[in-house]
Parts: sequence; C-alpha cells; structure tokens
Amino acid sequence: MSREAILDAAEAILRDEGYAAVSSRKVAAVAGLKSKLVHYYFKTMDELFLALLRRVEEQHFAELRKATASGEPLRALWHLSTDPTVPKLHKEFVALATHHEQLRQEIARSAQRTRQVYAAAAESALIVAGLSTSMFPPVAIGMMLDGISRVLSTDKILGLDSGHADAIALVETLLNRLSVSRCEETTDAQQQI
Amino acid sequence: MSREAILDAAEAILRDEGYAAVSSRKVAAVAGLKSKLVHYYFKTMDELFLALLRRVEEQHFAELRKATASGEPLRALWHLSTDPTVPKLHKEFVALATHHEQLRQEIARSAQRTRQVYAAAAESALIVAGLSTSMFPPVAIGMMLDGISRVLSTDKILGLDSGHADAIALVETLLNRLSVSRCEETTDAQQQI
DNA sequence: GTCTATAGGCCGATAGAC
DNA sequence: GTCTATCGGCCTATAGAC
Repeated sequence: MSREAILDAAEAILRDEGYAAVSSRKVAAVAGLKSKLVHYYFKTMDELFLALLRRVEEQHFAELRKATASGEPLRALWHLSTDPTVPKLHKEFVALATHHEQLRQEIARSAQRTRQVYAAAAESALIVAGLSTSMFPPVAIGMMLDGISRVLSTDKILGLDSGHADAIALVETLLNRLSVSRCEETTDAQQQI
Repeated sequence: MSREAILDAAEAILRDEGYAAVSSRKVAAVAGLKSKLVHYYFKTMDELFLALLRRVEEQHFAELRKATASGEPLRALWHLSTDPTVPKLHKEFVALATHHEQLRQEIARSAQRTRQVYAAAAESALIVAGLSTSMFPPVAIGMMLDGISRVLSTDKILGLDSGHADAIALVETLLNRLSVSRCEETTDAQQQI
C-alpha cells in the first residue's frame, strides 16, 4: 500500500538525515512515487509527521506490553531501552515537538504512559526485593534507567563508548539486587559481580 | 561587534525554533543586519554552526571549572546540569551532529571531556565516602547524573513534570550519602531524608 | 565592512487530466 | 489513486558597488 510506503520512506529519512530532510519530494522519491501522492494521503506535512509518530508509538507500546509480560519486567524494559534503533527517531520527534504543538502533546502523552509502565515495573521489583518504595521512589528508578539508556544512545550516535561497559555493569548489578535478593541477601548479590 | 551579534542571533533562533530555522536571512534579521554580512563573517552556514558550538562549549567548560573548584564538585555539577537553558541547545547540536561530520567530532570531543570531569568528581566523592570505586565505577555514577538530568530537561520541554520531585529527591539522597557519610554513617544520612 | 541584486535550487501546496 | 505542471516562497551563496 502506498500509504505505508510513504510512512516507511519518511521514517527512513527521519532516522538517517533528520527532520529537516523530510520533504514531500524526497519522501516520494524514496518510496518510488510522485510527490503529489504524498499530499493525497497527507494533506500537510504536519499530518504526515503525526501519522508517523502514531505508528511508531503503536510499535513502541506493543514492545512494552511484551516486556511487561515477561518474568522480569524491569530487566526486559532495560534491555528494550538499549535497542539502538528507537532513540534516534525519538530524538528527532522531540526536536520537532519543540516547535509543533500537536506533536508535543502526542509525544508528551506517550512519554507519560511509558513512564508509568517503567514505574510499575520498578515498584513490583522493589516490593519483591523487600526495599522501601518511599526511600527509592519507583518512578525515580524508572527515570534513572531511562536516563542512562539515553546517555548510552546519544553517545553511540556521537561515536563514543567510553564508560559504557561500566555503566551497563552498574545497572546490571542493581537489577540483580532487585531480582535476586531481599535485604538480607544483598551481600551475596554483590559478590556475584 | 557584528560577529558576536550574528552568533547571538543564531543561538537564540537555534534555542527557540530549532536548527532548521537557522537561515542566514533570519539570523541577519534578528541581529538587525543584512544577510550578506552573515556570509562575510561565515563563509558557509556550517562554519557558523561550528563557531557557535565552540562558543557554547567555552562557556560550558568555564562553568565546569567553576563547579569543580567548589567544595562539593559532584553536587555543583549536578546543579549545573539541571540548568534549563543548556540542554535545549545541546539537543539541537546533537541532532545536527547526526548528519554533519565536523560538528559530530567537535561535540564528541566535548562530551568526552565533560564525562571525564564528572567521573573525576564522582571518584573523589566516592573515595571521601569510603565507597568502593570498583563496585560503583565513577564514570557510571557520572553518566547516571547526566542521564537523569537529560530526562528532566526533555520532560520540561515536553511539558511534563510527573516524577520529577521524586527523582530529584533520590539524587539528593545519594549525593548526601556521598558527601556526609562514610560507610558507618549511612544510616544517619538516610534518616535525614 | 556594509550594502543591493540576483542566480539557482528545493520547498509545500494546488489545479486539473485520466 | 495516480499523474503532469506550476505558483509563490524561502533558502545558500555569489558578484560587484560603495
């Protein structure tokens, strides 16, 4: 279907060249269509961006659902967030959202939902580990995981990887503590590292 | 001086409207000059972006030096990284760097230097607190601080603030442990919260 | 250093044929 | 649904006057 081909092309250009390069002409060229057709399916370019964002979000939440259905939701979410393909698109959409109100609202809603998923996973992990959720607010744990994965992905885009092994090891240590231990077993968990 | 006025204007547009909006015409208009003058000082727009990046980096490293000269470098760096004005420019430059090799190299070098500053601050804080730097790699601690401040700033751009108070409180808790305590005093530090 | 003028290109969006 | 053709606009960069 042409509509999907247009979205595929737009996604590729957005990922590879940035939002400024996503023009109706270039999208059409990549999709092997004529530019008029882009305007046939999407009255404006803003509409195209919004449709693409929604498609990306659907895939994203489908993956979140799979992760939360696994035995260790928090660890599954962490591994999901270090997938290198997602953050590049995400960065472009956030940059676009800065000066596009409708996209801003859409992406804010999505970020909010994602945060709740992470917080819920962190909360159940904390409870299982017998740790205080008031000392370690689940939402804050989720934000830390999110944050460190963003640093890792931005670094990768810039061609840096110094400190990455240490950071990943630290996160794994903390995840192990949450999944393996209750308070009393913390020392054992530490010795695993 | 016209050159500085041009850079000021470019910086304002980059911050407020994104890199796609930084054109020689618009820069000139904001600076109250004619567009030809922009090309007189900067042969190409790429040159302008590079010059602006270098100016921003100089200010950034001046602030880093001030922070590391303070009594609590790690805490000073944390407060610096939550300053809302810096990350918006930073995001735009990273987005630009994705498809501009010279900017990519420049910003990668700068990110690398910044990381070392954070890691050094984290290392001395860990040593003062009597904590193992092999269990908690300083560079990873720095990356966590960096990451959480990025999540906070991205959220702010999107108009979100749920979980922010919790995340900031958690970071402050951890910073307090590092600055106040040695191992034995951890319990006291926790009770302060 | 600062200006006017302009070449040459890509852009979004539309009109209207088939 | 798909096409050709085109308008009007903004862009970078340059030539050349003062």
